Amino acid sequence: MLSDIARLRRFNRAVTREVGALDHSYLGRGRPLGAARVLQLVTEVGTDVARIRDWLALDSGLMSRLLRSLEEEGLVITATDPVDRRRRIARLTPAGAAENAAYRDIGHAAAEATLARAGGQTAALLQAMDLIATQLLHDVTEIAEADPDTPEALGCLAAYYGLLVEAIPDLPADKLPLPLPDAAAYRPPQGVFLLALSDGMPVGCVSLRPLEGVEAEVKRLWVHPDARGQGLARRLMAALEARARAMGYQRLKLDSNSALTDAITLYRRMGWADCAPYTSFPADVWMTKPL
Amino acid sequence: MLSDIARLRRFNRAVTREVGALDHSYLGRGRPLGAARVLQLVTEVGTDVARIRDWLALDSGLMSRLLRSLEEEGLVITATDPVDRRRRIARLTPAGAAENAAYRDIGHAAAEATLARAGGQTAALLQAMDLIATQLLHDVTEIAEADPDTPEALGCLAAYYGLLVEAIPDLPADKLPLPLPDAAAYRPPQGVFLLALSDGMPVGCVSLRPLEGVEAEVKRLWVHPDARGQGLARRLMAALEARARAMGYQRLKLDSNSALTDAITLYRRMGWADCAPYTSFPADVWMTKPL
DNA sequence: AGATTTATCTGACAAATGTCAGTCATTATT
DNA sequence: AATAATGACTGACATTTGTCAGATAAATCT
Repeated sequence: MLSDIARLRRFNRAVTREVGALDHSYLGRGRPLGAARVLQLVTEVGTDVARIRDWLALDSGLMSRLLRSLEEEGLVITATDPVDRRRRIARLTPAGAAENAAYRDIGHAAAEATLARAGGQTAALLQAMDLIATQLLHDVTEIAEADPDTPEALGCLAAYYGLLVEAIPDLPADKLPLPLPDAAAYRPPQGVFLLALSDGMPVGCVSLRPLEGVEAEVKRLWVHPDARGQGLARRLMAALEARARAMGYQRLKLDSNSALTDAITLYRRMGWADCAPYTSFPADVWMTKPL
Repeated sequence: MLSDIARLRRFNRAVTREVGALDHSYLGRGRPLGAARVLQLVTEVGTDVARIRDWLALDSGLMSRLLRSLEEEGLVITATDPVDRRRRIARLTPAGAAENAAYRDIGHAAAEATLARAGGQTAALLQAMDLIATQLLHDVTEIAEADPDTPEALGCLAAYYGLLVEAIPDLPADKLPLPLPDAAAYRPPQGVFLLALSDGMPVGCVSLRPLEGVEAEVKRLWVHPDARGQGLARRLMAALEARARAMGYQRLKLDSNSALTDAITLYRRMGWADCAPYTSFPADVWMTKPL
């Protein structure tokens, strides 16, 4: 009944109100909002100052002053980045970690209140929130290496298997092992497992394992349905190819199933060509690409 | 893979960033954000100052100053409310309307950019946004009278019919007339059509038409799926009963179908009792309530 | 009728935020 | 090796925002 834009703007009004209320609740700890926001982005292992400034879109002068005030409070320690000594890294002190936990509690309480309000619709609400967050954050989605046995990686693989089962009839269950029996093959130095992380949530994966000599195989490319249409599969493939090249491989191979049309179209577009079969059912498409 | 709370907080971070960017874009018109926000809530027909203050959760002093600065710019005119002369009403001048349109354009452009980013997922994104907005705004959902021939009312009826068709097999199409052939019966003074509005979006309806003498009939109670579980149906029914009472009716009746279990449970809880059949298929439940 | 409450306005501050130009050390480029 | 670019810091401001304590007028309650 409303236009698309009217619907989106109604959403904006609703979340502006919500975010405003949350911001206000952060003020109860005797610290201005700017400082509170910065503090919440500092971690115990240390966070790049430029990264924080970037995320919050702060002026470098203001950022500097906020950090100093946090330092004076004894909540953070800054040190120069050993890699690039122009940069600084902020790290939480124990007191800072405690303060940070207090903010986390405030946020958690607010989040719980929102979920409680949703009543029976919690699952639908969270699903909607995931979709929106994934869309809005797509420009900061990162690709990172991960171990194939981490919960994040396993979660991606489980979702990937779910898609396969849907797309390919009669898929035997032994083709879907979890965790991977050959996990070691996907770890450096011969292999790698890449995750796409959208503010910490895994929204895609792809992996590489060695074949013989200078050949390696691409396996298990998956992109979360919420993240489709953002070119994420291409980014994952490009990142994987770059790693493969750096590892010294000279040729990549992959097998797939003709039901997975989107994936195969992508491979073609990225310079993959059909090649001789080298695996069996459910594979019915085999491709290769020189590096 | 993430906990419910982690998912909600990720959503919060995503929209905080988005809202921040939008806010910042409003700054380009040489006016602080507070003033811009207030201006956008002033309408040409006039808006209650208290309402604006309430929505933005502003201090009364600050609100006063922002309004005065907008007045000095010649964008708004304030006048005392003739109904309650303590209150003030702010109204846009032509210049204010133009300025407001400029803000609307900025917002529209931002909205269009977001939608464009969603690519093929626009429909899913908007649906998710509607659900979230309806949940977050549920405490400000209003019940208002409307004409049964307005697009909003027709939209609700169409959605209601959709539910009926789903719930009741073999429902003949002539039971679902749109617009209502007897629309006049749902207009004051004998009848009424109530809409539930969540920041302008219709999320529920119910209507009343006269029967004989001091009896009236409740028809077409509908609540948007996104708004379920918030007690909205009860609010609509209570509001309708109050109107009926004010109109002088002494007894209400309604017919329903046993497939609509939630509705029937609600009627029972609100003091309705079964009564003799007075209509035919698809009705198979008849109830009445004295006022 | 008098007391109380409500909505708005005003003045006076304190604090937070936004913005600039300029310094310095370090890294990248030519 | 010289030059340019980068990231952080500092000082100096102007604005904006948040907060209080009255003041005023109108409405509501007793």
